[in-house]
Amino acid sequence: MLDIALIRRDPDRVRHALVRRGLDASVIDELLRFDEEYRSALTTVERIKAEKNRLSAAIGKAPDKGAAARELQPKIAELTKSISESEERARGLSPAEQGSPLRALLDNLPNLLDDSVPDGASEAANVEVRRWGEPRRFDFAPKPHWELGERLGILDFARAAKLSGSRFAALTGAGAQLARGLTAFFLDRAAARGYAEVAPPLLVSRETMWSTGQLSKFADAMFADAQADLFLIPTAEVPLTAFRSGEILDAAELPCKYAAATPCFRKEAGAAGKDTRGLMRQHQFDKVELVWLSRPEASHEALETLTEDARSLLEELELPHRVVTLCAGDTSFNAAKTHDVEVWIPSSDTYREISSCSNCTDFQARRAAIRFRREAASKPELVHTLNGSGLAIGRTLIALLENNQRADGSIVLPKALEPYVPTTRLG
RNA sequence: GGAGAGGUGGCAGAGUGGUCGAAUGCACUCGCUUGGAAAGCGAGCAGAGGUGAUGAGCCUCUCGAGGGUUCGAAUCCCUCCCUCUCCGCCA
Repeated sequence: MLDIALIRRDPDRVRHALVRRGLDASVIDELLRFDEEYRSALTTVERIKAEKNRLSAAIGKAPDKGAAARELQPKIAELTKSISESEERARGLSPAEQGSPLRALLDNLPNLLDDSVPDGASEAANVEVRRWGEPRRFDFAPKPHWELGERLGILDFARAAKLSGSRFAALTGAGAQLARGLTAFFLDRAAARGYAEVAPPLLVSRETMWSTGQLSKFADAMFADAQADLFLIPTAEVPLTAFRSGEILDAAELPCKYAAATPCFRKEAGAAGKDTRGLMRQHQFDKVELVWLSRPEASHEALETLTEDARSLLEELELPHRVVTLCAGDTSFNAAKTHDVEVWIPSSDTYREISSCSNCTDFQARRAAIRFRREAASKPELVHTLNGSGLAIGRTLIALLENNQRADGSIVLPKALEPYVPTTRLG
Protein backbone atom coordinates (compact mmCIF):
# COMPACT_ATOMS: atom_id res chain seq x y z
CA MET A 1 0.00 0.00 0.00
CA LEU A 2 1.20 3.47 -0.83
CA ASP A 3 1.26 6.28 1.70
CA ILE A 4 -1.86 8.33 1.11
CA ALA A 5 -0.07 11.40 2.42
CA LEU A 6 2.51 10.96 -0.31
CA ILE A 7 -0.18 10.65 -2.95
CA ARG A 8 -1.62 13.95 -1.72
CA ARG A 9 1.73 15.67 -1.57
CA ASP A 10 3.19 14.39 -4.81
CA PRO A 11 0.48 12.91 -7.02
CA ASP A 12 2.58 13.35 -10.14
CA ARG A 13 5.16 10.96 -8.84
CA VAL A 14 2.48 8.30 -8.39
CA ARG A 15 0.94 9.02 -11.80
CA HIS A 16 4.36 8.71 -13.38
CA ALA A 17 4.89 5.28 -11.79
CA LEU A 18 1.50 4.11 -13.03
CA VAL A 19 2.17 5.28 -16.55
CA ARG A 20 5.55 3.56 -16.55
CA ARG A 21 3.84 0.33 -15.57
CA GLY A 22 1.42 0.80 -18.45
CA LEU A 23 -1.53 1.55 -16.18
CA ASP A 24 -4.16 4.26 -16.24
CA ALA A 25 -3.12 7.22 -14.09
CA SER A 26 -6.56 8.82 -13.97
CA VAL A 27 -7.40 6.78 -10.87
CA ILE A 28 -5.27 9.24 -8.94
CA ASP A 29 -7.69 12.09 -9.55
CA GLU A 30 -10.52 9.89 -8.42
CA LEU A 31 -8.57 8.83 -5.38
CA LEU A 32 -7.74 12.39 -4.39
CA ARG A 33 -11.41 13.34 -4.67
CA PHE A 34 -12.48 10.51 -2.37
CA ASP A 35 -9.68 11.35 0.04
CA GLU A 36 -10.79 14.98 0.17
CA GLU A 37 -14.38 13.90 0.84
CA TYR A 38 -13.29 11.49 3.53
CA ARG A 39 -11.17 14.00 5.39
CA SER A 40 -13.87 16.59 5.32
CA ALA A 41 -16.36 14.04 6.70
CA LEU A 42 -13.83 13.04 9.35
CA THR A 43 -13.29 16.63 10.45
CA THR A 44 -17.04 17.03 10.85
CA VAL A 45 -17.34 13.94 13.04
CA GLU A 46 -14.40 14.94 15.18
CA ARG A 47 -15.70 18.45 15.70
CA ILE A 48 -19.04 17.18 16.99
CA LYS A 49 -17.38 14.54 19.14
CA ALA A 50 -15.16 17.16 20.71
CA GLU A 51 -18.24 19.19 21.59
CA LYS A 52 -19.93 16.19 23.18
CA ASN A 53 -16.79 15.23 25.10
CA ARG A 54 -16.65 18.75 26.51
CA LEU A 55 -20.19 18.46 27.86
CA SER A 56 -19.57 15.02 29.34
CA ALA A 57 -16.44 16.24 31.06
CA ALA A 58 -18.41 19.17 32.43
CA ILE A 59 -20.87 16.75 34.04
CA GLY A 60 -17.96 14.83 35.55
CA LYS A 61 -16.62 18.00 37.11
CA ALA A 62 -19.97 19.37 38.33
CA PRO A 63 -20.65 19.23 42.08
CA ASP A 64 -24.11 17.75 41.46
CA LYS A 65 -23.53 15.32 38.57
CA GLY A 66 -27.13 14.19 38.40
CA ALA A 67 -28.46 17.69 38.03
CA ALA A 68 -25.83 18.60 35.45
CA ALA A 69 -26.59 15.45 33.49
CA ARG A 70 -30.30 16.21 33.45
CA GLU A 71 -29.69 19.76 32.36
CA LEU A 72 -27.36 18.88 29.47
CA GLN A 73 -29.31 15.81 28.40
CA PRO A 74 -31.23 17.32 25.45
CA LYS A 75 -28.18 18.99 23.98
CA ILE A 76 -26.12 15.79 24.28
CA ALA A 77 -28.85 13.66 22.75
CA GLU A 78 -28.87 15.96 19.75
CA LEU A 79 -25.09 15.69 19.36
CA THR A 80 -25.24 11.90 19.69
CA LYS A 81 -27.69 11.68 16.86
CA SER A 82 -25.62 14.03 14.75
CA ILE A 83 -22.49 12.00 15.46
CA SER A 84 -23.95 8.70 14.37
CA GLU A 85 -25.14 10.25 11.13
CA SER A 86 -21.87 11.91 10.20
CA GLU A 87 -19.92 8.92 11.43
CA GLU A 88 -21.78 6.61 9.12
CA ARG A 89 -20.93 8.88 6.24
CA ALA A 90 -17.25 9.05 7.23
CA ARG A 91 -17.03 5.29 7.68
CA GLY A 92 -18.36 4.72 4.19
CA LEU A 93 -15.54 6.85 2.83
CA SER A 94 -12.77 5.62 5.12
CA PRO A 95 -9.71 3.92 3.64
CA ALA A 96 -9.85 1.55 6.62
CA GLU A 97 -13.32 0.32 5.63
CA GLN A 98 -13.56 -2.85 3.57
CA GLY A 99 -15.33 -2.03 0.37
CA SER A 100 -15.02 1.74 0.56
CA PRO A 101 -14.13 3.34 -2.75
CA LEU A 102 -10.95 4.84 -1.31
CA ARG A 103 -9.84 1.47 0.05
CA ALA A 104 -10.54 -0.22 -3.27
CA LEU A 105 -8.47 2.34 -5.16
CA LEU A 106 -5.65 2.24 -2.64
CA ASP A 107 -5.60 -1.56 -2.55
CA ASN A 108 -5.08 -1.72 -6.27
CA LEU A 109 -2.29 0.83 -6.58
CA PRO A 110 1.03 -0.91 -7.19
CA ASN A 111 4.26 0.17 -5.55
CA LEU A 112 6.25 3.13 -6.86
CA LEU A 113 9.10 2.13 -9.14
CA ASP A 114 12.72 2.68 -8.33
CA ASP A 115 14.34 5.26 -10.62
CA SER A 116 16.82 2.68 -11.84
CA VAL A 117 14.10 0.40 -13.24
CA PRO A 118 14.36 0.35 -17.04
CA ASP A 119 11.42 1.45 -19.20
CA GLY A 120 9.49 -1.14 -21.10
CA ALA A 121 6.16 -2.85 -21.38
CA SER A 122 7.03 -6.53 -21.33
CA GLU A 123 9.59 -9.20 -20.65
CA ALA A 124 11.29 -8.27 -23.89
CA ALA A 125 12.51 -5.01 -22.36
CA ASN A 126 14.15 -6.59 -19.32
CA VAL A 127 17.83 -5.77 -19.04
CA GLU A 128 20.49 -8.40 -18.58
CA VAL A 129 22.95 -7.30 -15.92
CA ARG A 130 25.07 -10.36 -15.49
CA ARG A 131 25.76 -13.68 -17.17
CA TRP A 132 27.66 -16.69 -15.83
CA GLY A 133 28.68 -19.85 -17.66
CA GLU A 134 28.07 -21.03 -21.18
CA PRO A 135 25.03 -23.08 -22.19
CA ARG A 136 26.38 -26.51 -22.94
CA ARG A 137 26.63 -27.72 -26.53
CA PHE A 138 25.32 -31.27 -26.73
CA ASP A 139 26.81 -33.76 -29.17
CA PHE A 140 23.61 -35.76 -28.88
CA ALA A 141 19.91 -34.81 -28.76
CA PRO A 142 19.30 -33.66 -25.16
CA LYS A 143 16.11 -34.84 -23.51
CA PRO A 144 13.67 -32.81 -21.48
CA HIS A 145 13.73 -33.44 -17.75
CA TRP A 146 10.39 -35.26 -17.69
CA GLU A 147 11.76 -37.91 -19.99
CA LEU A 148 15.05 -38.12 -18.12
CA GLY A 149 13.29 -38.24 -14.78
CA GLU A 150 10.78 -40.87 -15.72
CA ARG A 151 13.44 -43.05 -17.30
CA LEU A 152 15.56 -42.76 -14.14
CA GLY A 153 12.56 -43.54 -11.99
CA ILE A 154 12.86 -40.34 -9.99
CA LEU A 155 9.88 -38.40 -11.37
CA ASP A 156 6.37 -39.84 -11.52
CA PHE A 157 3.78 -37.64 -13.18
CA ALA A 158 1.26 -40.37 -13.98
CA ARG A 159 0.76 -41.46 -10.41
CA ALA A 160 0.67 -37.87 -9.16
CA ALA A 161 -2.08 -37.17 -11.71
CA LYS A 162 -3.92 -40.24 -10.48
CA LEU A 163 -3.83 -38.84 -6.94
CA SER A 164 -4.47 -35.18 -7.60
CA GLY A 165 -4.98 -34.37 -11.26
CA SER A 166 -2.80 -32.39 -13.61
CA ARG A 167 0.06 -30.13 -12.56
CA PHE A 168 1.22 -32.35 -9.74
CA ALA A 169 4.35 -34.44 -9.58
CA ALA A 170 5.74 -37.10 -7.32
CA LEU A 171 9.46 -37.43 -6.68
CA THR A 172 10.59 -40.93 -5.95
CA GLY A 173 13.78 -42.58 -4.73
CA ALA A 174 16.88 -40.63 -5.70
CA GLY A 175 14.64 -37.79 -6.95
CA ALA A 176 13.10 -37.28 -3.54
CA GLN A 177 16.58 -37.55 -1.97
CA LEU A 178 17.96 -35.01 -4.37
CA ALA A 179 15.16 -32.56 -3.62
CA ARG A 180 15.77 -33.02 0.10
CA GLY A 181 19.49 -32.56 -0.41
CA LEU A 182 18.98 -29.38 -2.40
CA THR A 183 16.74 -27.99 0.31
CA ALA A 184 19.39 -28.69 2.95
CA PHE A 185 22.10 -27.24 0.71
CA PHE A 186 20.16 -24.01 0.16
CA LEU A 187 19.28 -23.66 3.84
CA ASP A 188 22.89 -24.22 4.90
CA ARG A 189 24.09 -21.56 2.49
CA ALA A 190 21.43 -19.17 3.76
CA ALA A 191 22.47 -19.81 7.35
CA ALA A 192 26.08 -19.10 6.42
CA ARG A 193 24.99 -15.77 5.01
CA GLY A 194 23.19 -14.75 8.15
CA TYR A 195 19.61 -15.81 7.49
CA ALA A 196 17.69 -17.18 10.47
CA GLU A 197 15.77 -20.29 9.53
CA VAL A 198 12.04 -20.36 10.16
CA ALA A 199 9.54 -23.15 9.69
CA PRO A 200 6.40 -21.04 9.40
CA PRO A 201 2.71 -21.94 9.18
CA LEU A 202 1.69 -22.84 5.64
CA LEU A 203 -1.87 -21.66 6.19
CA VAL A 204 -2.31 -17.99 6.94
CA SER A 205 -5.22 -15.70 7.71
CA ARG A 206 -6.84 -13.33 5.27
CA GLU A 207 -5.31 -10.42 7.14
CA THR A 208 -1.80 -11.83 6.80
CA MET A 209 -2.33 -12.48 3.13
CA TRP A 210 -3.61 -8.95 2.66
CA SER A 211 -0.74 -7.43 4.60
CA THR A 212 1.87 -8.70 2.16
CA GLY A 213 -0.14 -7.52 -0.83
CA GLN A 214 -1.04 -10.92 -2.25
CA LEU A 215 -4.77 -10.49 -1.96
CA SER A 216 -5.19 -7.45 -4.17
CA LYS A 217 -4.10 -9.02 -7.40
CA PHE A 218 -3.60 -12.74 -6.92
CA ALA A 219 -6.65 -13.82 -4.95
CA ASP A 220 -7.78 -16.07 -7.79
CA ALA A 221 -4.50 -17.93 -7.87
CA MET A 222 -4.62 -19.06 -4.27
CA PHE A 223 -5.93 -22.19 -2.61
CA ALA A 224 -8.06 -21.37 0.38
CA ASP A 225 -10.44 -22.84 2.89
CA ALA A 226 -13.43 -20.55 2.91
CA GLN A 227 -14.88 -21.92 6.13
CA ALA A 228 -11.76 -21.35 8.18
CA ASP A 229 -10.88 -18.28 6.10
CA LEU A 230 -7.33 -19.57 5.75
CA PHE A 231 -5.11 -19.47 2.70
CA LEU A 232 -2.41 -21.91 1.64
CA ILE A 233 0.70 -19.81 1.14
CA PRO A 234 1.61 -19.18 -2.52
CA THR A 235 5.16 -18.47 -1.29
CA ALA A 236 6.95 -18.31 2.07
CA GLU A 237 7.38 -14.61 1.34
CA VAL A 238 3.98 -14.23 3.00
CA PRO A 239 4.65 -15.72 6.46
CA LEU A 240 8.28 -14.56 6.52
CA THR A 241 7.52 -10.96 5.60
CA ALA A 242 4.57 -10.80 7.99
CA PHE A 243 6.49 -12.64 10.72
CA ARG A 244 7.24 -9.41 12.56
CA SER A 245 4.06 -7.59 11.58
CA GLY A 246 2.75 -5.10 14.10
CA GLU A 247 6.14 -4.95 15.81
CA ILE A 248 8.60 -2.15 16.40
CA LEU A 249 12.10 -3.52 15.92
CA ASP A 250 15.34 -2.36 17.47
CA ALA A 251 17.57 -0.67 14.92
CA ALA A 252 20.29 -3.10 16.01
CA GLU A 253 18.20 -5.97 14.63
CA LEU A 254 18.39 -4.64 11.08
CA PRO A 255 18.91 -6.03 8.62
CA CYS A 256 16.77 -8.89 9.88
CA LYS A 257 17.02 -11.86 7.52
CA TYR A 258 14.86 -14.98 7.42
CA ALA A 259 15.00 -18.16 5.36
CA ALA A 260 12.36 -20.85 5.08
CA ALA A 261 11.94 -24.02 3.06
CA THR A 262 8.26 -24.57 2.41
CA PRO A 263 5.88 -25.97 -0.11
CA CYS A 264 4.03 -23.30 -2.11
CA PHE A 265 0.53 -23.66 -3.50
CA ARG A 266 -0.77 -21.92 -6.60
CA LYS A 267 -3.73 -22.47 -8.84
CA GLU A 268 -1.89 -21.00 -11.83
CA ALA A 269 -5.34 -20.33 -13.24
CA GLY A 270 -4.06 -17.82 -15.73
CA ALA A 271 -1.35 -20.10 -17.04
CA ALA A 272 -3.43 -22.78 -18.73
CA GLY A 273 -1.59 -24.25 -21.64
CA LYS A 274 1.80 -22.94 -20.51
CA ASP A 275 4.47 -25.40 -19.43
CA THR A 276 1.95 -28.19 -19.24
CA ARG A 277 4.60 -30.88 -19.14
CA GLY A 278 7.15 -31.45 -16.46
CA LEU A 279 7.97 -29.74 -13.19
CA MET A 280 8.09 -26.19 -14.48
CA ARG A 281 4.66 -25.06 -13.34
CA GLN A 282 2.95 -27.00 -10.59
CA HIS A 283 0.08 -26.45 -8.16
CA GLN A 284 2.47 -27.40 -5.39
CA PHE A 285 6.22 -26.86 -5.34
CA ASP A 286 9.02 -26.53 -2.83
CA LYS A 287 11.08 -23.44 -2.47
CA VAL A 288 13.62 -21.91 -0.12
CA GLU A 289 12.65 -18.31 0.37
CA LEU A 290 14.85 -15.47 1.62
CA VAL A 291 13.39 -12.35 3.22
CA TRP A 292 14.99 -9.17 4.50
CA LEU A 293 13.70 -6.45 6.78
CA SER A 294 15.99 -3.55 6.09
CA ARG A 295 16.61 0.07 6.93
CA PRO A 296 15.07 2.21 4.17
CA GLU A 297 18.36 3.75 3.13
CA ALA A 298 19.98 0.31 2.90
CA SER A 299 17.37 -1.52 0.85
CA HIS A 300 18.73 -0.64 -2.56
CA GLU A 301 22.07 -2.24 -1.68
CA ALA A 302 20.25 -5.07 0.11
CA LEU A 303 18.56 -6.05 -3.14
CA GLU A 304 21.96 -6.52 -4.74
CA THR A 305 23.17 -8.65 -1.84
CA LEU A 306 19.98 -10.72 -1.81
CA THR A 307 20.23 -11.29 -5.55
CA GLU A 308 23.84 -12.34 -5.17
CA ASP A 309 22.85 -14.72 -2.35
CA ALA A 310 20.47 -16.42 -4.79
CA ARG A 311 22.68 -16.21 -7.87
CA SER A 312 25.78 -17.62 -6.21
CA LEU A 313 23.89 -20.85 -5.51
CA LEU A 314 23.68 -21.49 -9.23
CA GLU A 315 27.36 -20.78 -9.60
CA GLU A 316 28.11 -23.34 -6.90
CA LEU A 317 25.87 -25.80 -8.70
CA GLU A 318 27.77 -24.99 -11.90
CA LEU A 319 24.59 -24.11 -13.77
CA PRO A 320 24.74 -21.45 -16.52
CA HIS A 321 22.58 -18.51 -15.62
CA ARG A 322 22.04 -14.80 -15.94
CA VAL A 323 20.51 -11.97 -13.93
CA VAL A 324 18.03 -9.57 -15.49
CA THR A 325 16.50 -6.40 -14.10
CA LEU A 326 12.80 -6.38 -14.81
CA CYS A 327 11.50 -3.42 -16.78
CA ALA A 328 8.70 -1.19 -15.52
CA GLY A 329 5.93 -3.16 -17.19
CA ASP A 330 7.18 -6.50 -15.92
CA THR A 331 7.81 -5.48 -12.31
CA SER A 332 5.19 -6.97 -10.02
CA PHE A 333 2.61 -5.18 -7.91
CA ASN A 334 4.53 -5.16 -4.61
CA ALA A 335 7.96 -4.45 -5.99
CA ALA A 336 9.81 -1.20 -6.55
CA LYS A 337 12.54 -3.12 -8.32
CA THR A 338 13.10 -6.74 -9.21
CA HIS A 339 16.05 -8.82 -10.38
CA ASP A 340 15.17 -12.19 -11.83
CA VAL A 341 17.80 -14.90 -11.71
CA GLU A 342 17.37 -17.13 -14.73
CA VAL A 343 18.92 -20.54 -15.27
CA TRP A 344 19.61 -22.13 -18.63
CA ILE A 345 16.99 -24.75 -19.50
CA PRO A 346 17.98 -26.82 -22.55
CA SER A 347 14.44 -28.08 -23.25
CA SER A 348 13.24 -24.47 -23.44
CA ASP A 349 16.40 -23.44 -25.25
CA THR A 350 16.45 -20.32 -23.13
CA TYR A 351 17.00 -18.92 -19.64
CA ARG A 352 14.05 -19.43 -17.30
CA GLU A 353 13.27 -17.74 -13.99
CA ILE A 354 14.46 -19.65 -10.96
CA SER A 355 14.46 -16.78 -8.49
CA SER A 356 12.79 -13.42 -8.39
CA CYS A 357 14.39 -10.97 -5.98
CA SER A 358 12.42 -7.85 -5.15
CA ASN A 359 12.79 -4.74 -3.10
CA CYS A 360 9.27 -3.94 -1.91
CA THR A 361 10.45 -0.80 -0.08
CA ASP A 362 7.83 0.24 2.50
CA PHE A 363 4.88 -1.03 0.47
CA GLN A 364 4.36 -4.24 2.45
CA ALA A 365 5.71 -2.84 5.70
CA ARG A 366 2.97 -0.20 5.69
CA ARG A 367 0.18 -2.74 5.59
CA ALA A 368 1.94 -5.19 7.85
CA ALA A 369 2.98 -2.37 10.21
CA ILE A 370 6.60 -3.43 10.54
CA ARG A 371 8.57 -0.57 12.01
CA PHE A 372 11.85 0.19 13.73
CA ARG A 373 13.31 2.90 15.92
CA ARG A 374 16.52 4.54 14.80
CA GLU A 375 17.32 5.78 18.29
CA ALA A 376 15.78 4.87 21.59
CA ALA A 377 13.88 8.16 21.62
CA SER A 378 12.96 8.51 17.97
CA LYS A 379 9.65 7.88 16.23
CA PRO A 380 9.07 4.48 14.68
CA GLU A 381 9.66 4.32 10.91
CA LEU A 382 8.60 1.68 8.40
CA VAL A 383 11.23 -0.85 7.42
CA HIS A 384 11.78 -1.93 3.84
CA THR A 385 11.04 -5.55 2.95
CA LEU A 386 12.77 -7.66 0.33
CA ASN A 387 12.22 -11.20 -0.80
CA GLY A 388 13.68 -13.68 -3.22
CA SER A 389 13.89 -17.39 -3.80
CA GLY A 390 17.09 -19.07 -2.89
CA LEU A 391 16.06 -21.19 -4.76
CA ALA A 392 13.02 -22.94 -6.20
CA ILE A 393 13.67 -26.66 -5.70
CA GLY A 394 11.72 -28.03 -8.67
CA ARG A 395 13.27 -25.71 -11.19
CA THR A 396 16.73 -26.39 -9.82
CA LEU A 397 16.01 -30.07 -10.29
CA ILE A 398 15.02 -29.41 -13.91
CA ALA A 399 18.21 -27.48 -14.53
CA LEU A 400 20.40 -30.16 -12.95
CA LEU A 401 18.81 -32.98 -14.93
CA GLU A 402 18.76 -31.25 -18.27
CA ASN A 403 22.12 -29.49 -18.16
CA ASN A 404 24.04 -32.42 -16.69
CA GLN A 405 22.60 -35.26 -18.75
CA ARG A 406 24.83 -37.59 -20.68
CA ALA A 407 24.10 -39.43 -23.88
CA ASP A 408 23.03 -42.54 -21.97
CA GLY A 409 20.49 -40.59 -19.95
CA SER A 410 22.49 -40.61 -16.74
CA ILE A 411 23.07 -37.43 -14.71
CA VAL A 412 26.27 -36.19 -13.10
CA LEU A 413 25.64 -33.96 -10.13
CA PRO A 414 27.93 -31.07 -9.16
CA LYS A 415 30.57 -31.47 -6.45
CA ALA A 416 28.83 -28.95 -4.21
CA LEU A 417 26.06 -31.46 -3.63
CA GLU A 418 28.36 -34.29 -2.55
CA PRO A 419 27.68 -33.79 1.17
CA TYR A 420 23.96 -33.63 0.51
CA VAL A 421 23.15 -36.63 -1.67
CA PRO A 422 24.02 -40.33 -1.39
CA THR A 423 25.49 -40.37 -4.89
CA THR A 424 26.58 -37.69 -7.31
CA ARG A 425 25.57 -39.74 -10.28
CA LEU A 426 22.06 -40.80 -11.22
CA GLY A 427 21.57 -43.73 -13.60
C1' G B 1 -13.62 -30.31 22.15
C1' G B 2 -14.83 -29.41 27.90
C1' A B 3 -13.69 -26.58 32.62
C1' G B 4 -11.14 -22.57 34.86
C1' A B 5 -7.83 -18.14 34.74
C1' G B 6 -6.19 -14.19 31.97
C1' G B 7 -5.15 -10.52 27.75
C1' U B 8 -3.35 -2.81 30.04
C1' G B 9 2.39 1.43 27.19
C1' G B 10 9.42 -1.33 25.06
C1' C B 11 8.98 -4.79 29.57
C1' A B 12 6.87 -5.75 34.51
C1' G B 13 2.51 -4.33 36.85
C1' A B 14 -1.66 -1.08 39.41
C1' G B 15 -6.24 0.50 38.08
C1' U B 16 -14.12 -2.22 38.98
C1' G B 17 -18.15 3.92 36.03
C1' G B 18 -16.17 10.66 35.91
C1' U B 19 -10.05 15.55 34.14
C1' C B 20 -7.31 7.63 33.23
C1' G B 21 -4.08 7.56 27.56
C1' A B 22 -3.62 5.22 32.24
C1' A B 23 -0.14 4.92 39.18
C1' U B 24 4.48 2.64 40.24
C1' G B 25 9.02 0.09 38.93
C1' C B 26 12.54 -1.23 35.09
C1' A B 27 14.52 0.21 30.38
C1' C B 28 15.47 4.52 27.47
C1' U B 29 16.60 10.16 26.48
C1' C B 30 18.28 14.92 28.35
C1' G B 31 20.20 17.71 32.46
C1' C B 32 22.42 18.28 37.49
C1' U B 33 26.14 15.92 40.41
C1' U B 34 31.54 13.66 39.52
C1' G B 35 38.50 14.00 37.96
C1' G B 36 35.64 10.04 35.35
C1' A B 37 31.94 6.49 36.29
C1' A B 38 28.25 4.20 39.40
C1' A B 39 24.71 5.69 42.76
C1' G B 40 21.63 9.83 43.72
C1' C B 41 18.55 14.01 42.16
C1' G B 42 15.40 16.64 38.36
C1' A B 43 12.78 16.49 33.73
C1' G B 44 11.04 13.76 29.59
C1' C B 45 9.38 9.23 27.32
C1' A B 46 2.86 4.97 23.67
C1' G B 47 0.72 4.67 18.78
C1' A B 48 -2.49 6.18 14.67
C1' G B 49 -5.35 9.94 12.31
C1' G B 50 -7.28 15.10 11.35
C1' U B 51 -5.98 20.34 11.38
C1' G B 52 -1.45 23.58 11.04
C1' A B 53 4.11 24.38 7.35
C1' U B 54 6.30 17.21 7.18
C1' G B 55 6.72 23.31 13.44
C1' A B 56 4.01 24.61 18.02
C1' G B 57 -0.71 24.09 19.53
C1' C B 58 -5.60 22.06 19.21
C1' C B 59 -8.87 17.92 18.23
C1' U B 60 -10.37 12.59 17.41
C1' C B 61 -9.41 7.43 18.13
C1' U B 62 -6.76 3.33 20.55
C1' C B 63 -6.14 -0.52 27.50
C1' G B 64 -6.80 -8.33 22.52
C1' A B 65 -10.97 -7.46 18.32
C1' G B 66 -16.01 -6.16 17.31
C1' G B 67 -20.77 -4.78 19.17
C1' G B 68 -23.92 -2.90 23.39
C1' U B 69 -25.48 -0.15 28.12
C1' U B 70 -24.44 5.05 29.90
C1' C B 71 -24.27 12.11 29.56
C1' G B 72 -19.51 9.45 30.52
C1' A B 73 -16.35 2.61 29.98
C1' A B 74 -9.61 0.00 30.75
C1' U B 75 -13.61 -0.64 34.47
C1' C B 76 -20.57 -3.20 33.37
C1' C B 77 -23.06 -6.66 29.38
C1' C B 78 -22.75 -9.74 24.66
C1' U B 79 -19.94 -12.13 20.61
C1' C B 80 -15.33 -13.53 18.74
C1' C B 81 -9.87 -14.24 18.86
C1' C B 82 -5.51 -15.44 21.49
C1' U B 83 -2.51 -17.13 25.84
C1' C B 84 -1.96 -20.14 30.31
C1' U B 85 -3.56 -24.45 33.67
C1' C B 86 -6.32 -29.02 34.05
C1' C B 87 -9.25 -32.86 31.40
C1' G B 88 -10.46 -35.34 26.74
C1' C B 89 -8.78 -36.50 21.81
C1' C B 90 -4.74 -36.89 18.51
C1' A B 91 0.32 -36.97 14.59
